[in-house]
Amino acid sequence: MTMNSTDGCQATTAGIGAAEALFHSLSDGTRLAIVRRLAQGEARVADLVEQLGLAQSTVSKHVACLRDCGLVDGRPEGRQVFYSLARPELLDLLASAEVLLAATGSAVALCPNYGTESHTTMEVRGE
Amino acid sequence: MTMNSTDGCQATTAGIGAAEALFHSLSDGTRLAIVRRLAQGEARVADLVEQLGLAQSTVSKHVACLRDCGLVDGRPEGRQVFYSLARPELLDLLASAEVLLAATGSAVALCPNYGTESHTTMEVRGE
DNA sequence: CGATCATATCCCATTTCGACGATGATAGAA
DNA sequence: TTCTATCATCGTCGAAATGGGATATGATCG
Repeated sequence: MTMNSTDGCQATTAGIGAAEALFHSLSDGTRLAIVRRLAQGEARVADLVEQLGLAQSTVSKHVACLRDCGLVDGRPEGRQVFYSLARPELLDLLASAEVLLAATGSAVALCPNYGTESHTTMEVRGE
Repeated sequence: MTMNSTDGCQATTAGIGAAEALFHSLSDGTRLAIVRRLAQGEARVADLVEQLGLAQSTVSKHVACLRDCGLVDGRPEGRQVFYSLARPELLDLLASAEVLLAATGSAVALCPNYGTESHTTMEVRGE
């Protein structure tokens, strides 16, 4: 499934390449919101669509990204799919990020050159 | 300094926004390589230029990004600046990433939709 | 002082990202 | 079977990221 060939799924030596891909997966507000939502329990695409207020195709693609990256897991049931975090270690990673953010006093806002974002809020109800 | 106005330095509630920015900072192979190099000790821009094989402007800009994000620290000495990691917690974050990558068996390669990279290697000597 | 080294910044070309609507595929309901 | 709900995929568009050359800024040397 997936792996259309048009994409360069070149799993590097698990060195920088993989870490880069991992961080990249979490560098998007939408995907991060999805991960945080899934940290609270299973959710379907429809649920995420409602909670994130984005188009279904958008959410589906982000979820697919996370799934292909092995970060989330899909449990098909009928015509719907329940997604959840695939690895609890992901929560540890997020926790480490929080610690770092706390240490920097959340100075890690936005880089002038790279890292300019424009996501407004992307609130996950119940956080 | 910097802050050209073209960038939206809107530090959110330290919630998703900050984490998003943090992960974004590390989602680039070049910046990640810089961070890993600095994890081994101080380095000047010229050193990074030589080791990464990129243009000086490119490296300088990435370093500036990391510095503005509070991830690295610059120690000016004469006409050169010695950079180093500003927060040891960053190493913990990287370690957590490694753990997660090990857990996923480095399945976290590249997303078909988002996260398509083309960085070749970006090796940091001595890893 | 002018020349030079080490960085930082400006500007531009290319690539990539992320959002959406439309469409396709599949499983259940009428 | 036909309709409907749920999710995946396709194609496209505008915005952003990124790399590099040229240039500005600062400090040091002669």
